[in-house]
Amino acid sequence: MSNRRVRLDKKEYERLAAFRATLRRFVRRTEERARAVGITPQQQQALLGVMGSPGKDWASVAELADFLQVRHNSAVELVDRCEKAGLMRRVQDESDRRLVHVTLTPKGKSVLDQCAEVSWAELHSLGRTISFAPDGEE
Amino acid sequence: MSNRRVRLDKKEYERLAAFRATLRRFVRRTEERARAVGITPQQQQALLGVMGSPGKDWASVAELADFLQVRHNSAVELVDRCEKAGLMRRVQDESDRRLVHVTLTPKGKSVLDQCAEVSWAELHSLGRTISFAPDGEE
DNA sequence: CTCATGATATCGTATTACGATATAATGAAC
DNA sequence: GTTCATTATATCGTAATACGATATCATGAG
Repeated sequence: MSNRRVRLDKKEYERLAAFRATLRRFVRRTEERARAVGITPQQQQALLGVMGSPGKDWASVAELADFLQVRHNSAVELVDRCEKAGLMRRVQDESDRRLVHVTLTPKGKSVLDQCAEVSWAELHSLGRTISFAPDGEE
Repeated sequence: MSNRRVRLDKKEYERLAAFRATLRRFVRRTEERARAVGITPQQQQALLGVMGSPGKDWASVAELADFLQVRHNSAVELVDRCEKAGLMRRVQDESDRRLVHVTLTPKGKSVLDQCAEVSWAELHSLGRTISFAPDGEE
């Protein structure tokens, strides 16, 4: 479990590339599903960010930004577009009026459900297809 | 192993969101590393696509497009930018002059090495942190 | 009350992936 | 060996979007 940095050899690069390709193809499939139901991939992930907020049915703009790994203002703009598309609603927090509760509209929830409608087989195989174990790992 | 589609419940959404967040954070870390060595994330992945080409030290534009999951023309443009940055070179295939061998310059290889210089610990933990196993999976 | 901090919002800009289209080489068919 | 569909790469204008800089407004500490 040393922390020393290593230089990858050709074969390790090939494994790393294969790993990243698998990752990218998985993401691509979900993006295509999003477009198939009429929303952008970013909107789909924003919906997931709200629905996936632990123990709540809403998320703040800052939470969404963290989830999406984008700047606050980018999250604001994405929520704007989602609202305009009828997928989300903004509700002011009552105790802290700086805070915004971003929630899903029925349409937003419905669209997310359609996006997330994945076969059990695909969910099951995810853990196996998306993995990276260097040679010789115990 | 049925193929029927399912509707995710709240808790499953939370797990899916956590999974995607982990994925995104991992990608983000590598992107930051790319920027730290002076190239764009796309250029870094293009370099990896060439170096990771199985059994070869080059890749065609079409192979890169497939690896990156972008259109052919987008790959062309990315190779343009990589060439302009001195990271790659184009070499015509001798037997099929339509084909282009995209190869790394010494600088390109050096920069890729710097990007890929990851600790063994991080490589080891990848398989564990990036995984998604639904509840009750055997 | 003042002021630093935090949360969200606005706006102009730059990057980039894309569709449509073009150029050029290959190979098959006749 | 000429024609033509196919394949590989390239060009160009456009649209989407993430960003930095900046602004607005609420909160809480002192």
